[in-house]
Amino acid sequence: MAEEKELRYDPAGIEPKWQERWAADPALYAADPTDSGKPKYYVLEMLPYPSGQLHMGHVRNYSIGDALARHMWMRGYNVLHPMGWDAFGLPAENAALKNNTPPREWTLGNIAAMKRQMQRLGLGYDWATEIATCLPDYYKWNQWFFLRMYERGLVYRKKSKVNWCPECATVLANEQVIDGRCWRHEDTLVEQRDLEQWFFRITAYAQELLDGLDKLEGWPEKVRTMQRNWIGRSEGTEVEFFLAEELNQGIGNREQGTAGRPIRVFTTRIDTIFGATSIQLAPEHALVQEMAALDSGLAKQVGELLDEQKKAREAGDVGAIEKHGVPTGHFAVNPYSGEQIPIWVANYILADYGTGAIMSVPGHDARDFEFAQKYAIPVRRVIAPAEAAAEEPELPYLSEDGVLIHSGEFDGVTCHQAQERLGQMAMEKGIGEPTVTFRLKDWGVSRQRYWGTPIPMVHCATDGIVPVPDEQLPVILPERIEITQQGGSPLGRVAEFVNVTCPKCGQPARRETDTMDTFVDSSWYFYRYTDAKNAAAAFEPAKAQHWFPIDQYIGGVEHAILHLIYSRFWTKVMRDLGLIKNDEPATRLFTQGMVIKDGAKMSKSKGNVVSPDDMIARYGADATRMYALFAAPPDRDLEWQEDGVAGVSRFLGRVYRLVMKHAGAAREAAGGRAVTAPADPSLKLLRKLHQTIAKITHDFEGRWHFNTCVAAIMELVNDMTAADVQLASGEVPAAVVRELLTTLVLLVSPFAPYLSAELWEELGGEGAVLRASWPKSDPALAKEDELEIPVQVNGRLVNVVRVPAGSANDVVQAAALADERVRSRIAGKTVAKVIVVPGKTVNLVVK
RNA sequence: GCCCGGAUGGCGAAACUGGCAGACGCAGCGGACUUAAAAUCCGCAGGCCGCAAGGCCGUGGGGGUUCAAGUCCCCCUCCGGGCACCA
Repeated sequence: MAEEKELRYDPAGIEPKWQERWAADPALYAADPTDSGKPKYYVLEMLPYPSGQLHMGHVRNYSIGDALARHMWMRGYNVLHPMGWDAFGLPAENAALKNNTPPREWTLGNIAAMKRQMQRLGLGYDWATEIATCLPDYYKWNQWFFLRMYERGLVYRKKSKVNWCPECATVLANEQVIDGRCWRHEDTLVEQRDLEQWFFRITAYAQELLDGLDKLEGWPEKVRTMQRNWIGRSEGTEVEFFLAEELNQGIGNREQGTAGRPIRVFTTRIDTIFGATSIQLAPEHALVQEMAALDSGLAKQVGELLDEQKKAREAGDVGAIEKHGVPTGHFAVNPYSGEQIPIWVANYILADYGTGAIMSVPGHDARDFEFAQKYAIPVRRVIAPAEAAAEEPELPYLSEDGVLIHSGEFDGVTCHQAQERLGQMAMEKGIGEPTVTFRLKDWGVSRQRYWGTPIPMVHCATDGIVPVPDEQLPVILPERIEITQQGGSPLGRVAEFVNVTCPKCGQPARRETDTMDTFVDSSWYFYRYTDAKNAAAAFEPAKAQHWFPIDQYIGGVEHAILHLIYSRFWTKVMRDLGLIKNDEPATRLFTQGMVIKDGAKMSKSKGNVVSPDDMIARYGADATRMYALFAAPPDRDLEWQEDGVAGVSRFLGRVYRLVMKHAGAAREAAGGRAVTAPADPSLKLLRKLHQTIAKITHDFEGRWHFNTCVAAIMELVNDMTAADVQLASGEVPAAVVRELLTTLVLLVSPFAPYLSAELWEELGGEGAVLRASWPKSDPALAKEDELEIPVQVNGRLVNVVRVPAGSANDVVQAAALADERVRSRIAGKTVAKVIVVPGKTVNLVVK
């Protein structure tokens, strides 16, 4: 007899073999047609930027998504699980400068490399729907959408102060500026420049973007809160003060002769208007500019205030700016009281929020209070607590649950009533109205860079701005181009690109040379997956309608604002264009935690990067993926420990050997299982098996604690290994062995697809394991017939008693009282009370 | 300053609605197999005291509710993230 061959788990042998087979069978991971009759499930991981190398964050992200996709396939869903490339962006231009490689070549090379890595990981993507945003068949539709939005007034051009990153040599959106620094260059301060730029009117959807958050119950509360803060809705009143004519030295009555000119302020506390003791204007306010033009001393001081604001913004510390202001020498009239108050210019007033002007109420606003203290501006109390207190509350008194005092005819009115009445009055007098202000600004999308979607517009001397007609799309990004970092958009130096004829008049004209922010690309890419090869449209509405909304979207929380707010906006625009019916792109969003090493986020500068290729080479893709799911719950940060990967690899080896050893018996098993005696080891194993099925199934339905799923499978395997002799001897019938092994393989398959494919075949399973049905837990089998009940005395554990499952309380109580150790513990004392929690515990309260 | 998370063995973590704290794994220790090692298998393992039986302590700190608290309530500390003169 031949010696038993030693079984070694060899992922390097197993994995490439299956990788080849899967590559040869593109239908395996492809979605069925929309009329397949199966329920649809769209699971999506955020598409990567093709840097050239997957990092562990990607591995984690995709391992989560792939496990879910595989599970849903096995549950019988028609699963769409696509992947693509967010392929425009500055790194390609930097690489071009550095290596003298054209951005396109560099990008496509990176895509090929990363795709190989993904395939090596065994990720089940439908590569037939792959997209790369840098290719004309994709970005053509960016241009098409741009034109549709232009027609609807959702795209406009304006000159304004914009964020400029000197390192990127381009403009940034507000969302791309973090603490005054560039989102890609943490060390680079963003400058403010005046530039003519294209904007998307995202503010037109501000209210809807806000309201929609309430309905996104499948999104993390954290993300919803961040978006709410970003949108920053604020209800208040705009109201006009007036320049006091007799004191305004010519400014006030220049236009209107008698009445002073209005100064419009925005306030959320119109009820405190009788407490306003100054007006504060932003240094950039038009009236300030006008005043400064007449007063060189003031002009100089205003210039200083502007500098301070700029410095604070650049330091990323606008909130900590030391308040500083200058009186203008002019006065304003309070429209309600007729009182004259001084007009100041202050560095803490923002020009681009509200009206750039406030009424300063130091008695009831912390900032105004601080300012008034510094400059000895009067502080007046105009709100009192509703309930008269022994002492007056300290100022500034910020509560809105009070009543007005020293406010003329409004004395005694509550704050909330006063807000309504004063707002109403402003409207009647034509000096203002209740308004809503948002923090959200329009999305500046112009980039003075090369590697992006050309903006489909032409500048004509005669006709002004003229959209490129649809039939001329795509406006192709020229390929041969010299990349430099200065001197405006590189496209401006490509004559054959720039010089066009005006689509309207046919005269020579100049093509727009800015490109679109790459966040445009990722705002709608997931719709393209539903119809990726469509040459006539971005997608066929019927297809998008079938798949949308995305059932589960998975990605990093760093996109909570940028990508996730832009794509919500885009979805609403597409809905209003009649292309889709859904209001939101994704029903459920999951944000996974970061992968860290030695307590810090992996980064080249910290030298703590772990390469996925390295892990795969050493332990295999299955072990790498499974470790990424096992080491921590998916929503928490994960500390990468290589020893842990080795442990998972060892575990997979145990699974391999266990199944291989008993596969022969399992294959030959005929008929169903018959389990009788309670002492039967089969029964114990089947119980554990069905408990494990129930646990894992439940987790896939929403809890997603894949770390404990893997632990549960480990427990099951431990039990099966411990019963190795019974499995081998026939004491456990072959039919049971077969059920145990095949089910084990099915349970493992979402986490370790290569190994399970191999073992599934070994067990003689039909077709791909992915096409097998997810196992069902049999509650009768899973049920314990005996329970261990801890017995406490005065809340302290004394012993554990075994009782049949479902025992009546008095039976459990009797068992507890009969226990030797319990009896010795309560000897000589009186049992005052017995608490029996069915199936859980017994607590004896003794005195 | 405001809003979210989080803090449990040497380490990653578990404990779904209050009911045996530390499952599962890593590292460690002991054993089997081996000439030896690797691999594998079996066992031990929160801390302190004890030969043991057993006892005491223990989920960042302090108070509270409860028969019973990692879990609920109040106060505080530290760590991570987000927002921040937004009037």
